[in-house]
Amino acid sequence: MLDVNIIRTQPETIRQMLINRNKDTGILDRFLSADSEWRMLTDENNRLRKVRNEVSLQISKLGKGDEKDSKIVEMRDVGEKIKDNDARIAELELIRDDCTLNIPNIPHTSVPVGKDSTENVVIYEKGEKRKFDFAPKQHWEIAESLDIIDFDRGVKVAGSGFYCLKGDGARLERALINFFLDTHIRQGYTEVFPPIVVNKAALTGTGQYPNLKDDMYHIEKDGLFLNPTAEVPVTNLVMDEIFEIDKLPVLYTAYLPSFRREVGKHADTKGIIRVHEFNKVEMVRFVHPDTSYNVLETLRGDAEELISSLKLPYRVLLLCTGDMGFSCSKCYDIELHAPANDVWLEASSCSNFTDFQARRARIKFRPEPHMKSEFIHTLNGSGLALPRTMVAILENYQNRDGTVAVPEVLVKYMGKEIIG
RNA sequence: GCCGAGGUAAUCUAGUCCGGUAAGGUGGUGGUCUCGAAAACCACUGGCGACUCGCCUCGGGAGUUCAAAUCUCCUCCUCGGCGCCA
Repeated sequence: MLDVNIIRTQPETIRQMLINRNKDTGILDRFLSADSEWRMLTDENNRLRKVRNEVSLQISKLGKGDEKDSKIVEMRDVGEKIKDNDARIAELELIRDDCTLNIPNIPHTSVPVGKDSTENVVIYEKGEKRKFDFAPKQHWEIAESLDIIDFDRGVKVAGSGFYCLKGDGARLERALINFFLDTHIRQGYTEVFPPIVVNKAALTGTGQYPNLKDDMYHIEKDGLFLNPTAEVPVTNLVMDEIFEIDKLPVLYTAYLPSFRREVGKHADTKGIIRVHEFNKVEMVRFVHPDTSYNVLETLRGDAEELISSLKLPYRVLLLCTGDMGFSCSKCYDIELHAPANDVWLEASSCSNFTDFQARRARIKFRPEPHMKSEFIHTLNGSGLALPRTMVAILENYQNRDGTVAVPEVLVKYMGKEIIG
């Protein structure tokens, strides 16, 4: 959520921002028109209430008589007018709230303007793409022949888009989660394990609600949603809280399953690249506003360290305005190379949300003791999404004989060097 | 699921029966005093706005009323007891 004062005083900045993000600008005009009428009626009601407060006090001090009766009659009309205005104000507030909740964050000046993912900028590539002296297999072929992923039985218990890890597959998943968490703890994060279901307030706080509501599993009876990304429960742990300056920065990491309905998406991706349920380790940072763009680089480095340790080839993209998430002001995607099809797979997204989420979730800090509190800056990044890391490992570490080498850093977690 | 107790400002609490400007304690800041500190005393210490002024604020919403923290109805949350239960 943006500061409404910015929308009021710099509407053209917001209009250009919406155009850069490839979004309809109608929302801005609806806001401006509802807001100016709201301000006018609110002011009128303030003046009417002042009259009513004063006269009501007089009434309370008057004895029975005509003067009292006539003032009561007079105030009855004032009360009616206030009530009518309030009804209209409530309507306008719905419009205003709908607009402010749906206007995205303002991209940082360093973010390239572009219409969609084709205009993202590759910052750099690291690591050598694997070269094969045999025909590399697809990850699902490897997984099935090694019997480490059971696609059919996953479908049996939950339906299309779900799968079951088995044997060394399940163990590799657990090894990766532990390796990721251990690395982040060393990097200074505190591990948390929050609830896997989240409520509407939490989803609103980080910006998934309302604009992504159809992408989430909804437990209607209890008003809860299955976690779409650990960003939601972890960031909202501190909803409505004020940090003292000496407690900053706060760094959390969490392993948590994530759920996506993926409606309208083609189920043409074989294997585990796009699934309804996947594990992910997430990093979340709460920082002083002056530092957030520098911290974004650090956060991205924290994710890259995992990939470098696994010795996987990857590249870093700076997302353009048209492809960036709703709440971000700046976002890097990190993509792993999957050699079987020579494609890049997004395994991490690292974003600065500035005060956009903090304003929605009311997360503040006090710059100096006893001073007025200000909104904090929030950042998060995946470190990393499990299925795509698994794909990259299976495809990059495969051998001619169908076995898969275990990346060196995972050997102590796996207790073996070869899956075969 | 049933029963009970609660939700008031940064925090703790009073006020609710019986409607009339949200009282007080703690913590905090500033001041007086002091060589300095403590204590004591004084002032300030929720949000918003078009900012000498005003409006809003007692979990949320609706209603009654000239007027609602207070009365009525609905609802959310927390804690406890019972029940069920991995």
